[in-house]
Amino acid sequence: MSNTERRRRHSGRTTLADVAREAGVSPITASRALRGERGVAAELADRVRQAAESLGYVPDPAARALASQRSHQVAILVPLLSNALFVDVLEAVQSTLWPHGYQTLIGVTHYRPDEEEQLLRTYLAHRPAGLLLTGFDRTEAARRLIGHVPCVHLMELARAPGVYCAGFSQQDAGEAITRHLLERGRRRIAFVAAQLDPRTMQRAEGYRRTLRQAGLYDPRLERLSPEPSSMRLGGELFAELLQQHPDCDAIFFCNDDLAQGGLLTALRQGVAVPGRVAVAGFNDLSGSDQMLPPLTTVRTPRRAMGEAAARMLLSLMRGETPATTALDLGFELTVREST
Amino acid sequence: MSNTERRRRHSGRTTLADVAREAGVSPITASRALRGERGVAAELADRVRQAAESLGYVPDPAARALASQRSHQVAILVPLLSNALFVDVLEAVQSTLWPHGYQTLIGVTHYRPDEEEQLLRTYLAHRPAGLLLTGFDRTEAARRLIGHVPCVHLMELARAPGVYCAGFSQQDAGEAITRHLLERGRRRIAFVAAQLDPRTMQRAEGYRRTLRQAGLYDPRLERLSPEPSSMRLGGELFAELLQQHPDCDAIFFCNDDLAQGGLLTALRQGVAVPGRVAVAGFNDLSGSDQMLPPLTTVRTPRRAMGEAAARMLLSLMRGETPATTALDLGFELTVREST
DNA sequence: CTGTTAGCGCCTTCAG
DNA sequence: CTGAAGGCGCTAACAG
Repeated sequence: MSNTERRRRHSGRTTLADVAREAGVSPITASRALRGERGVAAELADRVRQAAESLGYVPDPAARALASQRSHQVAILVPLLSNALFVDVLEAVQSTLWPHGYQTLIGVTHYRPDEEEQLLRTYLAHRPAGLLLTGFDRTEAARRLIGHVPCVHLMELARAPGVYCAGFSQQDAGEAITRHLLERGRRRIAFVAAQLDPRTMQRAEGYRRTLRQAGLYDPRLERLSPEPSSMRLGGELFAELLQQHPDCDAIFFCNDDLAQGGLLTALRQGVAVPGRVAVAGFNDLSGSDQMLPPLTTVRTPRRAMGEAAARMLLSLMRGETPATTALDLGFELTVREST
Repeated sequence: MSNTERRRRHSGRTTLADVAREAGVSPITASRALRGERGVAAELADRVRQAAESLGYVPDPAARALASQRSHQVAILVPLLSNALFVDVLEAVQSTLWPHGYQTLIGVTHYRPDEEEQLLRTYLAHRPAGLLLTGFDRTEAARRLIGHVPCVHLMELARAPGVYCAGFSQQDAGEAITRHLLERGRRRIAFVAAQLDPRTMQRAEGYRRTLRQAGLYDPRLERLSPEPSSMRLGGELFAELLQQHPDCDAIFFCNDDLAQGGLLTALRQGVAVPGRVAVAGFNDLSGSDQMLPPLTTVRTPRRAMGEAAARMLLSLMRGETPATTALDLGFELTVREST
């Protein structure tokens, strides 16, 4: 038994070398052909592709990542999967990236910068081709970790140069809905929020700014709970608020699930909506159009953000410089009967 | 410039060799120490761990996967992320696997066997250490692809030997809720379903079996829609059913979102629940306890399934043989006021 | 445009 | 219990 024989560890998998042999070219030519690198004679490329096909060749991502120092994985970090918002963004991202041969590594941060940093550390070890992150608030360490990996931020708009993002102005959206309530003649407008993540607080800023301008801002009409958002919580805060402030005539909930809970509690307690109190939500989640009454809300461009961010990332990963660094996808006030 | 100099492609990353040098041992000893392989002197192992720590060493998963033919990734395929059910399962899986150093590759099949097969093909190229799949219905090709990769199936119970699964009997659950409606004195019990995936159809079987036994089965009281499940659809099917079968006195919806839509339509149309018609759902999703009236449903062991499946997979990946191949996590009838 | 050579970082195999 | 040698499969660098 020769020494080389003894040491073979071949895994049985079809390798590029097999394809190259079959096609009668060198491995590197096969590699170039299969990656679509230009500079391979069309005829050879065809032969290689056919050989690969007939042998059922599947490139080894690990070998590829090791040799080239880059993988075809894109890491995407979202706060939660229990908010339909992020699920829609994810779906759009995946269906945009998949046809280009990129897989996604989904990480859930639970709105915690330390978890995000940990995930980033782990995922960056895989040398992802790109990163998709939610928002801008993160640890300094996380920011350093990102380094020069192509990266697009979701859900917000930033002004910083060289920072790519696809989102919309949370503050403007908060302002739009507050303004709508004012236009409906409401004067004692409350704001109810949970989770209190940065985007929620930006909506709060839009709310405050608008009411201050109108001379109607009253901090006692804010209910900010750090708990996770839920229908139950929305119902509780609704009841509490109306009890403590019977003159409250409108409530802007920072998310539709809270608002839905509020509407159901209104039904349960016989509070007329919008007669006694108008109710507005945010995100236009599933079911909001089914409520009694149907919920006025802000339709956020979830799929558009996911797709735009993915496209931006694709061009960054190709080494191009996208025309815009901050893509504003806008939002749409969706007025229904609850206001 | 020497030949070796010229050819260096070093990535700048801290490697095992750096750690070994720092600790004054050979790379392989460092490797063994860091992987916790037994047979390394405690003192050396300590020195290695310290060196790794101080250098901020992070193992390269690609190199590791290439050399060892296995990664630390677990691929998990679920039908959808827009059903909270799967999100909860996922969360439980991730938090169980993470402490053991496994990352998850999440794939979404959209209930399509062909998409599942494609995802499997792609993810298996990454040599995942294990697989978590939803249910048992898949293409023959997919089954072959799985080969001998450690694999646990979620959501159902199988009888086949060597097939590992963590779930509960969908059919029994369908039976339990139907029986409950019978016990409440209902006789014209309808079944409303969407999506029509295998698990839904198993619940349908439980419903049919129970009603046949009671001599009350009437196929005209079944509404099976292939559309995706949603509150809107639930509302539509509710209205349609009551119009065509005014004598219908109970409805079993195959998922809570449909049932919630049904309840809201009942409110809108002034149909008394449970007076005129009792309504039951499935899965105990968020908000079902907030409905008017609160929804009777089946609480399914989502987190328990995720955790149990992950634990089972961990032992399979360690090369052990789990005591049970089919883990029945049960379910719980949650009776509220809608019945 | 194609091929040769060698190395990415780690781990398996064999030897001591 | 530790180490030396070399390969996993692919692609970068360089040469023709």
